[in-house]
Amino acid sequence: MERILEADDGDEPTPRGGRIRARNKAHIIAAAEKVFAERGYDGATTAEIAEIAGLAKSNVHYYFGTKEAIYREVIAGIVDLWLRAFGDITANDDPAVAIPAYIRQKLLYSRKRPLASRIFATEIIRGAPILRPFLELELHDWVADKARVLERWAADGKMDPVAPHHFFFLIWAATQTYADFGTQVAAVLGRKRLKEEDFETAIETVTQIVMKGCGIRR
Amino acid sequence: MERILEADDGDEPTPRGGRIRARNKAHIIAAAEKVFAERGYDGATTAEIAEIAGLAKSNVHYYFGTKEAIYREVIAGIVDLWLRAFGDITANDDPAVAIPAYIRQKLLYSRKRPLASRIFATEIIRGAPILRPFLELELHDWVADKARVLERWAADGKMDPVAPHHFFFLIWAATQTYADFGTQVAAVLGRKRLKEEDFETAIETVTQIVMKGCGIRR
DNA sequence: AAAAACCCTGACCAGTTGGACAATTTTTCT
DNA sequence: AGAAAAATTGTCCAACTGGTCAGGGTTTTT
Repeated sequence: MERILEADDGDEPTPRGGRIRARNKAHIIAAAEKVFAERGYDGATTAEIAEIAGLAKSNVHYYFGTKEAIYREVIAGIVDLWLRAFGDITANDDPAVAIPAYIRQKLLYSRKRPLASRIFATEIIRGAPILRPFLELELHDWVADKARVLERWAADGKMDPVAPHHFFFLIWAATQTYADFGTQVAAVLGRKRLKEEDFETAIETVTQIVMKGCGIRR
Repeated sequence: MERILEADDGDEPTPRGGRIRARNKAHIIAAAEKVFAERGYDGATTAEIAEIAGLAKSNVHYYFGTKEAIYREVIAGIVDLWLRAFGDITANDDPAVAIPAYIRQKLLYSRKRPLASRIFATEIIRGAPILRPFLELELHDWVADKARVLERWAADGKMDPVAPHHFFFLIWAATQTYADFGTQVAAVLGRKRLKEEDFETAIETVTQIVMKGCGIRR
């Protein structure tokens, strides 16, 4: 993973230490996440990132050589989160427990980290120039693995047979939409911002439809 | 609708005629759709739009004063399509017919007009600077109306009671994902591009889960 | 045919952006 | 303390971008 996404290590021959370094890099990444999410890759400027991070623009370039390097690190962080944030799903699990848990986690992630979700979305809409390897390797294999789990569950009569890949596409879409399309969801609901209860209703509705729709007895 | 989205008519005091004008504007819009979808609003350049349209950059500015004017017209076209492309849903319809038809139309739209879908998506992720009025007025009312239809169906025992807004969020998300996240879907399926059959499977899966999940007897 | 309306483009420009760099200050290490 | 390493910043710049404009060409109308 790291090998694929991390900016070429050549950038940083000796991993310099330093409290300051860690703190500033973190500020820059946090600021960049905000700016990239709001303005997109091309719309983001290093000047704005610097300003939000509370640093001079030149200082940002001291830590990250290029704008793309910042972007790559933001993306790497998002992928990292993605890979570790969601509990695993195995054939031994009971789908009546594992699937609702997965949906809930995904939706709470949309609530807690909407910026990350949006950056992920725009990256893929752009044609995934940076994320392509991740999609074709890690994610592809992850889904292939889970597909086997779903088939097992279906064979054991624990759920209906469902095209497993598309099952995940539906869950991802239905949960991420609350981050990526938060503006639209809020406007349609007649709210300024989404509330806690909106997410609760979302969790209930998505869970209900998916569970019953796949014949998983709760 | 037009009133809200169309670029201010002041741009074009006398709607000039001309075969050439119509043809060139169409070329520009088509080119712009491609460029905006691939590069986002900020990433798009009028130079690239001109090149793809086969015109000189200055000529593009002759027809559209500003880049934003081009963008607005692209967006207006998308909204227009959105409003007229999908058959209506009324309380008199049978959900067993109307819902699958709606899902199918939405998914075929993702297949036929992925660029439009992606521009719509990035516009909303950006915070919908242009589309906000549409979301808060037309779309809000449209959903409010359909919410009443779903409640009617539920009262008549034709389907389970489901939070109607979230029902639509799920369908929109699950269908648009095949356009917006086409790259991801293809990568996970191990394909280069999505095939006809992928869309067929998607239609089946989404329809199956939604219908059964909402207790609509087919 | 000639005027009027419309179409086209090269040259140009002012503003912005990512990034380089040398000089200086601050922190860390010995 | 003093040297070495790391951090910081103002200044500068080349490349690019959206947009203007004057002049010339083409089509349509009368």
